[in-house]
Amino acid sequence: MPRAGLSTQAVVQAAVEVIDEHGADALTLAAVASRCGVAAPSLYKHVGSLAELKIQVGVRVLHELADRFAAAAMGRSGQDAITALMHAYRAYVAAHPARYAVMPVDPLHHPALAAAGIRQLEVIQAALRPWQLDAAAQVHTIRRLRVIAHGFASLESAGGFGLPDDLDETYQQLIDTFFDSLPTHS
Amino acid sequence: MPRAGLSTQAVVQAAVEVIDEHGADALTLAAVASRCGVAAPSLYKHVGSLAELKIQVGVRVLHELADRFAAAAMGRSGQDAITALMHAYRAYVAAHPARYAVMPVDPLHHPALAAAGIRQLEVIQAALRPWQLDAAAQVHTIRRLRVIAHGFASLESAGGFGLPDDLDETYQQLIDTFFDSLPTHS
DNA sequence: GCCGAAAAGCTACTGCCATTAGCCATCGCC
DNA sequence: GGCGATGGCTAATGGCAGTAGCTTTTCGGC
Repeated sequence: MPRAGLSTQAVVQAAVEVIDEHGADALTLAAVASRCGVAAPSLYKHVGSLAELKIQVGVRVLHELADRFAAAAMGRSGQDAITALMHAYRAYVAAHPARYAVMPVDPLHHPALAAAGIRQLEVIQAALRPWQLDAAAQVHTIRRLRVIAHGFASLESAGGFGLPDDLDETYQQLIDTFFDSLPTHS
Repeated sequence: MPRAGLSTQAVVQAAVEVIDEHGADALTLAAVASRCGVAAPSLYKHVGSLAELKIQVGVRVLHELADRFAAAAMGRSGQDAITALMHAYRAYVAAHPARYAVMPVDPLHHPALAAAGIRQLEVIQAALRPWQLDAAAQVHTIRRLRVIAHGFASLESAGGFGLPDDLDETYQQLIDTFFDSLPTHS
């Protein structure tokens, strides 16, 4: 009886692969166990429950997106940086549509997810710095960005747009009107 | 053994009530059967499967929202009509957050859902008529509206906004910037 | 190198769920 | 009043999450 040498992170990785290959609904302990070459109850040595595994997957996905954000913003500023963030968001969701379905939309309400959520927020706040918005305006501005990015990405990844034509153009229009809503910056 | 007198629509109604009371994840045939005062297998006389029931619930919810749309647009035109539609959308989702989680985002891709989806679309097209957009511009404009409404509503209903303050203001800003993106109409 | 404890597997089991099969009571119509 | 269609039932299957308790491996301390 050789040991499989699992770890919590290995189980999370297998879970992400299951999601990528068979969709978010196919994330079951049985499927993850099978992919790990292990019996289902053995997974409980590494994760507390299916619900906890889903949270861990959420953490992983949030961090991946935060990484893309950080990479996209690096070396850019102002309008250029925001545009890069928006495209990074859409590109991540397009590359991993099933992962987006398990990305929690309210990370700040869960302690295990908050850190990953805050990482994303900080990158956006930094990119908005040139506009010198006051606190209230900054809240509304980040919300508007989020609505646009999440709204578009969730519809696109779920096949919500009837025709797939010219989606780049639609997204660009949304980004353009977002900039129109901002005061001109220094 | 008196008869319960069920029907497909009664089962769908019970399913909606289960969703309203216990969330979208609690929609199970066992729960619906219990609410109908019937054993679970009896439901199969009225619905083909749980998956089919979910689609029927989707149809019901799409039609409810289309009704709200039609009511909101009635007697209004132009900017006034669009504003009313956007508020109707948000109000419906706020009143029935759990139903929104089961509302299909790609109704046009499923024959049973398409009719309900098209009803919504037609109301929006009518409201946009004063701007006399050409076909391509109309597609992008409706997509932008949908992104804003769905993005905001899905985040709000899922508790995605960290602080609940001033959400009216954020939504109004989104609507305002949408109008800024339109040409001035007759 | 050895030993003991912790860690990582396993099988067996429970309970919930969807779904199927097949039985029986009820209803509506003639 | 009888008969077929309809709507309900119980029993059973198979998949799933999760628990209990056992066995084997691993590894640090000696």
